[in-house]
Amino acid sequence: MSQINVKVGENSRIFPAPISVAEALKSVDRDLLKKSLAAKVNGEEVDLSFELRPTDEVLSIEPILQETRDGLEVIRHSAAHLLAAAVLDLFPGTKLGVGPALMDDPRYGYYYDVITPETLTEADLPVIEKRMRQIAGKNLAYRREEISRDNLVKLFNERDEPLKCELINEKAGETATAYHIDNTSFVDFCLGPHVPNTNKLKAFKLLALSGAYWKGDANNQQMQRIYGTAFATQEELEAWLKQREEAEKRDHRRVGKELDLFSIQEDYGQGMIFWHPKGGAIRTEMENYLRDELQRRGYGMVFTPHIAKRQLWQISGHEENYAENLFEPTKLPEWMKEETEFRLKPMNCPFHIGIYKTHPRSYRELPVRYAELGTVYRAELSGTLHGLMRVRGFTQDDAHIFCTPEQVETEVGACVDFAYDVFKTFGFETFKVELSVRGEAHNKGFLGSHEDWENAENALVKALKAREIEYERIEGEAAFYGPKIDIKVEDSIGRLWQLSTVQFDFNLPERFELEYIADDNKPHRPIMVHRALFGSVERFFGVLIEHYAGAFPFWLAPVQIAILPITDRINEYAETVGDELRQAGFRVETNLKSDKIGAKIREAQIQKVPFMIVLGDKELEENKIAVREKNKGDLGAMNLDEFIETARKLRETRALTNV
RNA sequence: GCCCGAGUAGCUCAGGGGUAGAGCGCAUCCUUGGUAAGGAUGAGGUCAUGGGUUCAAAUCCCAUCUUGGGCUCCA
Repeated sequence: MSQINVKVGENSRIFPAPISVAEALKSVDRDLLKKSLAAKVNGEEVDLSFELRPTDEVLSIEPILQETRDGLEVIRHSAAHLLAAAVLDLFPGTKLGVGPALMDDPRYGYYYDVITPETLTEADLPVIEKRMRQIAGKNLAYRREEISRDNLVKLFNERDEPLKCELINEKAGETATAYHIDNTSFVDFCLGPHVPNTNKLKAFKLLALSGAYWKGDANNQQMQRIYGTAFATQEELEAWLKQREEAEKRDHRRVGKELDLFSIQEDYGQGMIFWHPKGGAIRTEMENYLRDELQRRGYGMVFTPHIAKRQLWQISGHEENYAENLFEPTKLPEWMKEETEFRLKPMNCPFHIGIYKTHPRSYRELPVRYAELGTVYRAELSGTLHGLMRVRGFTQDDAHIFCTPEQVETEVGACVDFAYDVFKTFGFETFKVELSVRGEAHNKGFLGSHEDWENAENALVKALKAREIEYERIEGEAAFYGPKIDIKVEDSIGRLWQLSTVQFDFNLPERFELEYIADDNKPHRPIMVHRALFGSVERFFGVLIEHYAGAFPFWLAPVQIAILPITDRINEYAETVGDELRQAGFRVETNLKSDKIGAKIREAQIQKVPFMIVLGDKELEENKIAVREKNKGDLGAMNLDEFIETARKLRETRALTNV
């Protein structure tokens, strides 16, 4: 029994006990050990220093290589420890919170939450980072220690680390594990695994400083969070930083300003969007497209007010369940002596229900589909506001479908098809679908009968399966009033945006006592489905700006054609050509400045105008136009009619490129 | 809301206890130039707002407003 039977890949070896994972790997393949950061023994993650115990079974060892996702996680987690060690070193008396690796956040790779004696500022980040490099350069070992819970609590008590003690008491079993970085004063309560030595951390960077509540709860004390990232190699880090720069360049706030699309004005109110003519042109196209599609798909367009009696929001349950996002009630002026209170609408649903209820419904008229570009107002915390992405007033491309249980599956399917069609039109190709359901353990607090939930979930699943759409099922993530499908899209630089949602609602039909008369001549409760495709028109606009980096396809471009006369002898001809194009329904700008043609072209390029029409004496003489496409350059001279034909086709097909 | 930044010309930003700066944009004039920047001249700012320190504040301090990054993907 003092032997250990080990399997690494296809290689089996027998070693005399004791032996560490590292030694076992090394004897199989020396290079393999070099590339390994940790390992999995029979599936369990361990450090390379882990001592294998004699046992009858064969221990299968799978190294965690640095180029894998697991490897990256180890690197980042270890970098977080290194960060904490540096902070402790620089700022004695610092209290530590938690410091995990972040694997799914494109912005950051890890963080550590700390409370330092003096609050940190961004100027401290380079200092901390420098100290991290110094420590890493000393080739210090990450050392794991198994220790009883009580002793570990004692240890952290002595170090005056109350938050750590709290965590240990919450999470640890009888025995806990602690990690040290040798020759530093840093110890952490941590499961590991970690890199064997700081020399494995070659590419890391600190990125940002922010506030964070202990355990994410605003009732708890606020700590300072230091964000960083780390990669296996310097090249990867640099590539990532470059990609980050790219993303910054296409930030919708920056592009929105450069192209004069929209503004947010501090003097008028935070979180409210002003659409300038150029943004307005894009929005008009988006809406026209949507309205066409809604009409084709059997929706009725409705328009409803922005405020309603407060009582309505009591019936709907918004005051009860959505209170934190509601604006306070408002009233008529004092002198009118009318006490009725009103509220700005946070959602459109009650209004659509109002229309549904204006007369008795027969099963023969179902499904009823109401669509509205409904502007809603929500009280978002000022700190969460962000450009077009998070605002206080926005327009939903909202719709509500009232139908019978038999119709649900078809209706849900049609919504999903609709969403996919819309996204493809705007040039999105990759989607991620999430099905949020009640979940086994969460029967409490959810409205509606068990049967309703089953049926609803089945309808959602069937609709997805019929379309062979892969989806992720998320237990317990449903809204309290019903299950839902969320659709996320991936933009041109690989970021995911949650846009569409299709949600069942068991709550409102109940609260508003919705009915239809079925073929049994009895009243039944209709099923209600909420559905939004863009989600918010403002937000979708923001996503589009970033997706296209401001270079909108022809049908959406705020200025589709720039007319650039070479000399002012041609101005009149330029105006004529411009007018004809406007008559043909295109958005045209004529540049009559006394700039040279190169400068005019440059300006149009910067404004990302799809087509330029260059006009000189030659064109005037021959009654032609010289066309230049934004990406392809000079296309040569052609007749205006010819060009209009091409442009019409691009517009009508909503082509994504100007081929 | 809370933590840390930031707020100077239309935009991007430099400066910094003692006449307010640049580039781009804009205007005027010269130039009429053939596919990514022609030249000259000029206009534009209570340095976010309010208070304080000081002989003196855009600069330092405090408050307010606005804005940016964030606010448990678990030890």
